[in-house]
Amino acid sequence: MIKMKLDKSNHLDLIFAALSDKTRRRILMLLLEDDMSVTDIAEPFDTSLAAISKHLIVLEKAGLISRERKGRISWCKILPDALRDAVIWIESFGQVQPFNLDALEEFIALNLKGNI
Amino acid sequence: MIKMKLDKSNHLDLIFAALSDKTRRRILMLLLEDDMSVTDIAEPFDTSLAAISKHLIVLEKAGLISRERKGRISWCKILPDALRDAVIWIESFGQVQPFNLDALEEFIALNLKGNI
DNA sequence: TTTTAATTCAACCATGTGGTTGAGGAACAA
DNA sequence: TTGTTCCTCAACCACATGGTTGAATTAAAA
Repeated sequence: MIKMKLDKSNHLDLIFAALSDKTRRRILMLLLEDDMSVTDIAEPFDTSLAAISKHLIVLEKAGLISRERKGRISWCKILPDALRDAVIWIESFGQVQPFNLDALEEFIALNLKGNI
Repeated sequence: MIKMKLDKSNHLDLIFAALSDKTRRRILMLLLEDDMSVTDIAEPFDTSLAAISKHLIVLEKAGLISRERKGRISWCKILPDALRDAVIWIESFGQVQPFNLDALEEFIALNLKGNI
């Protein structure tokens, strides 16, 4: 179990820092589909397993995923309220756009091509 | 003028990295009130002017603020769509659950054909 | 038991980051 | 002209980050 979130501000640091890396964003997208083992997560990436393992630790410390060890396998899953604090901060910023179909469509197109 | 945003993914890197620092988040909040000079922005902080100046450069490169030099004074302001890409990413993340990704794609496909 | 597989740890490297101080360059004030 | 103010740049420092490889740990398989 990870010790965290003494301080909200520091938690925001961790969330945004975790999201600032393309590999970690891709990992989160993968985990949207299903819970996965570390090896499976690493499969589509061109980096070492150790590097992916470190990314997962960053994501866990930011409270975005949890890891549960079952036997040899460490199952990773997205936490339900992962982005909650980030969303609250961004909303408090007051610039949140209403639901934007064009942007979303573009996003999904890129995402499906693996560009995000 | 800053050269940027060749690549959306890299832009997200810059935005989230910019937001991952508490000082920079505070600066953004300050700028929500009004456009400000660098010296005025630095006033409430306990760090050097040079450090604040560097933070502003980070925010500018991330496309979150603009700086316009008028005489000696560099006026900083928040860009209107500053957090747009971040919001899109986060919103999509929240909505594109496994079950609803297909539906969303279908919706967009229909929309592209003018059926909605 | 021996081997193989899944994951992490340790040590290392190159680079980035946030901070400092001090030296300027421009623009305004006296 | 001579200061003075606003800001940036350059050099430096300590530390974090993302990557590597190789060893160690743990659990399953043979």
